[in-house]
Amino acid sequence: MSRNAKVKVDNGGLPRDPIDSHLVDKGRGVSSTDGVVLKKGPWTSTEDAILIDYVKKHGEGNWNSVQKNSGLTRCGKSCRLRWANHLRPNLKKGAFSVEEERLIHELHAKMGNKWARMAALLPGRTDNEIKNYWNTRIKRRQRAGLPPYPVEQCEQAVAAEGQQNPSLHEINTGDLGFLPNGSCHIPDVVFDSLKASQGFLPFIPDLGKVSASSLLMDSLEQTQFGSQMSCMLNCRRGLISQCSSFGGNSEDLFSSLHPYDDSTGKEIMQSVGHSFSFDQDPAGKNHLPPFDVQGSHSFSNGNSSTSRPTALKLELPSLQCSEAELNSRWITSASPQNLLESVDRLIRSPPRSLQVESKYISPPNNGLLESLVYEATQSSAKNHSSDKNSNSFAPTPGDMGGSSLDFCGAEFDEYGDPISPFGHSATSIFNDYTPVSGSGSSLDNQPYADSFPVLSLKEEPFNQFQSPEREQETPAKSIYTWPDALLASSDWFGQPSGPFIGETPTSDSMAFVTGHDLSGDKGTAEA
DNA sequence: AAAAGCAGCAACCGCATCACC
DNA sequence: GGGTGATGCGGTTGCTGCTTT
Repeated sequence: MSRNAKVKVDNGGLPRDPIDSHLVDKGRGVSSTDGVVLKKGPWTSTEDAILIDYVKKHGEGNWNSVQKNSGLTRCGKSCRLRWANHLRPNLKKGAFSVEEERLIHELHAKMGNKWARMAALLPGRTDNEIKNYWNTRIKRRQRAGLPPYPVEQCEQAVAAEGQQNPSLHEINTGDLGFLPNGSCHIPDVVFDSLKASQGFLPFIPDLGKVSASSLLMDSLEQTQFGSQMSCMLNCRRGLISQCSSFGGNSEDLFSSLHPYDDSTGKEIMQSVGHSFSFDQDPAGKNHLPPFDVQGSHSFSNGNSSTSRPTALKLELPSLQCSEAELNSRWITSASPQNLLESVDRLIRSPPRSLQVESKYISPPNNGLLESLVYEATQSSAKNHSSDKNSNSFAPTPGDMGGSSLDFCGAEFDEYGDPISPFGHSATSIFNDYTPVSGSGSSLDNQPYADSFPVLSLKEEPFNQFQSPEREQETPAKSIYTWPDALLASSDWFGQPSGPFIGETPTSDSMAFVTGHDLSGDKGTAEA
C-alpha cells in the first residue's frame, strides 16, 4: 500500500522516463547513481511483479543485480526491503494478534530494540512491522503520559529474573529500602552488579568501595528532582528505568507532575517521615560523578549533565498493556497531593507485589517465548555458527543476570508499576493489580484470538489511495498484488493455493492480484 | 466545514557487519 | 591485513487518511 500519492511513481511498470523532475527536489522520487536513475518512493504492482519474478528465477540475494537483470530501476537495498517486508511468502498482514502483541512485549523486554531478532520469532512478521507497531504504541503512551510498562509483564520478567538470578531476586523481594532509622538504603547488591558490569560497560565509573547508598543518593541530590528521585528510589526503584522511557527526559516527567514546585520531593519525604540522611562521605573523597545505569540517565538534568555519560545508547526495555488495563492501573495525571498520599500509603502497606514470589511464570515464562527463543537459538546455532557477535540470544551484557543492565530491568520489573508513586494511588496500584497470567495484554481492548492465527489478512482496497487518473500507476498492496501467473504457479512456494499460506486467497484478494480496482474507498474487510 | 493533530505505514538513510578478493 | 561490495539492521522521515477541535 502506498499512501505517498504525492510521490509520483512510474507508469504502471518500468518507467519509460524515470526522471521525474518534480520528484528529484523532494528527495524521494528518483536518484541517480553512476548514470543510472534509480527510482524511489512507493512500489507499483508491476515493479512488485518484476521483483517477484526475479526472485523466483534467481532466488533471494544479489539484490544489486536485480536492477541489472530485471530492469528494475531500484537499488538493491530497496529491492531487498520490498521483498522482505512485503513480497516474500508467508508474510502475515493485518493487525497483530493478542498473542503476537504479548510476544512482542516479552521479546522487547528481553531484547530491546532488536527488531530483526524479534521478527525472527514472529512468523510472518517483519522487523519493520514490529518496529512500527512498537513505536506507535510507545508514542501513544508517551503522549498519554503513560509508562510503557504493564504490570503483568513486569511481574513476569522479574519472576523469571528472580529465579534465574538469586541475587536479583534478593532485590526483588528484599526490603523496601526504608530502614528503621529512616535513612535511605539501597541494597548494595545493586552496586555489586554495577561493579561486575564495569568490565563491559564503559560508562560505569570505578565504584571502588564507595557506599552504594551514598553514591546514588549523592548523585541524586545534585539534581533538582533528586529529592524526589531518592524517595522514589526507595519507594519504587523501578522508576529508574521507567523515567528513561519518556524520551530519556525524566525531568519532563517530573516537571509535568510538579511543574511549579521543586520542593515537592522534600514534602514527600517529610510526609513519609523520612529525612535525607545519606551516609555521604563527609570529605567528599568518594564523591563520584553521577552515573547512569540503564535508564537511569533520567537522573541527569541540567545540573549534572556534565558528568552524564554519553557513550551508552540506552534501549528501553519496554512493556505494555492494554489501554483498558492502563486506565485501571496507571495514572495519567497526578497532583502532588495524590503523590503524597500514594507514597504514604505505600509506606504503610507495602505492596503485595513486593512480597510476591515468582509465581506467575517460571523461567521458561509461559513457554511461548522461551520455546521460540530456544528454537531460534538452535536454528541460529545451525545456521549462523559463524556469527561472531554471538548475540543471537546468547547472553549479552544486557541479558546477563548479574549485569547492571539486567538488574535495572529487574529493578523496575520488581515493582511492576514503577511510576505509580507519581500519581497513581499506591493502594490502587497494588490492590487493583491482578496478575494476568497467560492472557497477556490486550492492547486497545482487542478481542482475544483463541489461537495464533496462521494468517490474518486485513484486506484493503487495492487502489484506495489512488486517484482515477492514476490507475495505471497502481501502488501495490504487496500481498495482494501477485501476478496471476505467480498465483497460478502451484510450485512457486510449495503452496497449492498460492502464496497465501494457510488461506486461500479470497476473490477479493485475487482481484487485487489481477490489479483490478475493486474499491475506491477504504473500507476494509477482514478476511 | 475547515484546520490541526494523530495514527499508521512504507520507504529511505546511515551505519555495522560479513564475505570475498 | 586492508579494500570493497553486499547485506542486514535500526532509526528516521514523509505521506495519507482519520479523528478531533
